[in-house]
Amino acid sequence: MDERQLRILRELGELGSVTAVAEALLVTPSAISQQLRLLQRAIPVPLTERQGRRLVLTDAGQALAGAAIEVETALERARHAVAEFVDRPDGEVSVAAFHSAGSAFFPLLLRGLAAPGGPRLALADADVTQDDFPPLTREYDLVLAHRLEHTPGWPRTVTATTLLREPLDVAMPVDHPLAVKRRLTPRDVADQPWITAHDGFPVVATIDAIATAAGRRLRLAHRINEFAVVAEAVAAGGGLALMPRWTMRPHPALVLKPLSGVQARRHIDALHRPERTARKAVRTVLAELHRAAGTIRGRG
Amino acid sequence: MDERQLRILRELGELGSVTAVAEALLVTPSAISQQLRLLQRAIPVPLTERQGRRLVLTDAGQALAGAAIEVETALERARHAVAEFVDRPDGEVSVAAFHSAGSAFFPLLLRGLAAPGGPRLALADADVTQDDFPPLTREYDLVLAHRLEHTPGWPRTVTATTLLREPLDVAMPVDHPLAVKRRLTPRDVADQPWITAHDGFPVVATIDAIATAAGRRLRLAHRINEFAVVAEAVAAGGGLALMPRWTMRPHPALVLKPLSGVQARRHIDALHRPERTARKAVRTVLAELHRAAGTIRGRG
DNA sequence: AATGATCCTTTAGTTTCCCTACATCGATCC
DNA sequence: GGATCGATGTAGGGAAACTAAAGGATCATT
Repeated sequence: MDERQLRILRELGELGSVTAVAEALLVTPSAISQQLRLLQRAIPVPLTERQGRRLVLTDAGQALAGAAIEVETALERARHAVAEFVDRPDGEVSVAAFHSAGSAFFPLLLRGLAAPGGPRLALADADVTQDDFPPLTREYDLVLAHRLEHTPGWPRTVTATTLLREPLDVAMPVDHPLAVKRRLTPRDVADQPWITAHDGFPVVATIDAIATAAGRRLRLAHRINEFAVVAEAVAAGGGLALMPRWTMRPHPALVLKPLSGVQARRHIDALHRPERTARKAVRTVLAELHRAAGTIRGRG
Repeated sequence: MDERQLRILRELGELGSVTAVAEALLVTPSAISQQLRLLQRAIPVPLTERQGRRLVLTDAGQALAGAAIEVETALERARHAVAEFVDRPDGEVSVAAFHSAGSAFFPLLLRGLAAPGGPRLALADADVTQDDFPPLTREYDLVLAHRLEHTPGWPRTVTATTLLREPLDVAMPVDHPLAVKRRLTPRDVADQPWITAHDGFPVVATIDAIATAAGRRLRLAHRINEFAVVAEAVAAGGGLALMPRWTMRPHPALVLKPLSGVQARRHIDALHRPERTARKAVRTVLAELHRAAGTIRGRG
């Protein structure tokens, strides 16, 4: 007893003849007849009987045909199950972000998508080296990653859209001698001790660029990833540091000065596997991320 | 997307690896892999993904696997649908009977099966020639038919069980000259005018037997099928008639006298197609018919 | 009563589909 | 870094379902 045989039985009940079923299912009457015989072989009581030259269902056949409707209904529901899953506007969407993006984007996402009926957010922080951002798309629907402008970009396996192109400024205590200048050159800052991230993290490459532009090696005094910690270290006189202009909450004891002559700008990208945007809920969150990026850029 | 593929997807969700599914379904992992690929071909979003060297369901795959459970449930219900139909004790059972059997058996059936939860009766009268009883089993679950003892019996296509072997007596007015005798011989009645059924109806053959035993032709004055009408005709002096001893309500103006020397006995049989007794409700009614036959015999 | 049309079934042959066997590739373990 | 485990691809064989053609039964028509 399989789905096709039940389908045939049901159609026979509704259409009333083998020939009509055959036409409806686009096969020969012979095929219908054979399938009915196979179905009957599995059932100890007659499902069909001759009525003149037509074949009709017995009471037992009608009982089984009724059950066949449930089977077809369930199959139809299964066929639409994926589409429903895909089209749900209120599905759960997981978003991972490195720390500073999280602190800037997460509040805007939470407020922008607080309305009921919208996507339910599952937020997570994930501060990893640049190479480890793409694999995160296995676990999260959307991954906020950063990379420096003019770097190779992301592997083909993930789709990336740029949310923000954010300048990196030089952070220093408000009473630092360089704080009086409006802009800084690589030469201005080459003598200073630096606080930078661990190797493999995106911002490090800019430090190298400054060294190249100034023609000398920089002194890397401290290696701190977390910008909030970096800010405290800078405020305490531990050295200069590159800090994002928009995504960090301004520290009262620090000033940010733009840097000339070096590409000091990072991209904040949303990474995801291509198929993830098949879900409406994911697309909604992605759109909200772009809106949030506009807000962040505008208030900078 | 068919039942087997959905089954495989569901098992993959529960067992967590292609190999485990293959072992559970008693096929090779290659077969599972191929079926999953076929299923995936019909769905625009990934249903599975690699996790290390295992294969697991994506969220979309889990959504579809959930729908697969409904499909399997419906199929299982379908597999039991016929059995449930067959085992229902309260199904409708149709019973057809010739007139005198109906008047004797129907009241006993209705009283014996009045309890709720038992079979629902659909009774019908059907007075047909002997040859037309078997075809009635197409339309009715049980058919009460009659035939004379020592006649060929019913065709192989129907199952027959004898309910009653009922003597046929000679009916006459209470003031008839023959009414003084305890028993009658063929010779006693051969001179009398007779009231008999139309040709083709069972009782007619006994009339022939009487004629043969007496060595002369009988005078068939009237041809009346319905025993109630026959009784009135006999009471009015229209002639003698053969009448069943038990299944007719006694007429106040008639007496019944047994006949010697001739097999004057009819069988009241329950006919049905063999498969009909697969239904519990039909078996219940058949048993009740036998019980009713005992009652009728006992009060005779 | 005969003829033709309709409907179902049977048989034989072909096509399609699914599975096994075997090889390969990638991931994990020691 | 070899060994093992798990999944997948390919080729081939066998089962299952279909088509085509013929035959039998029923019904309508003349």
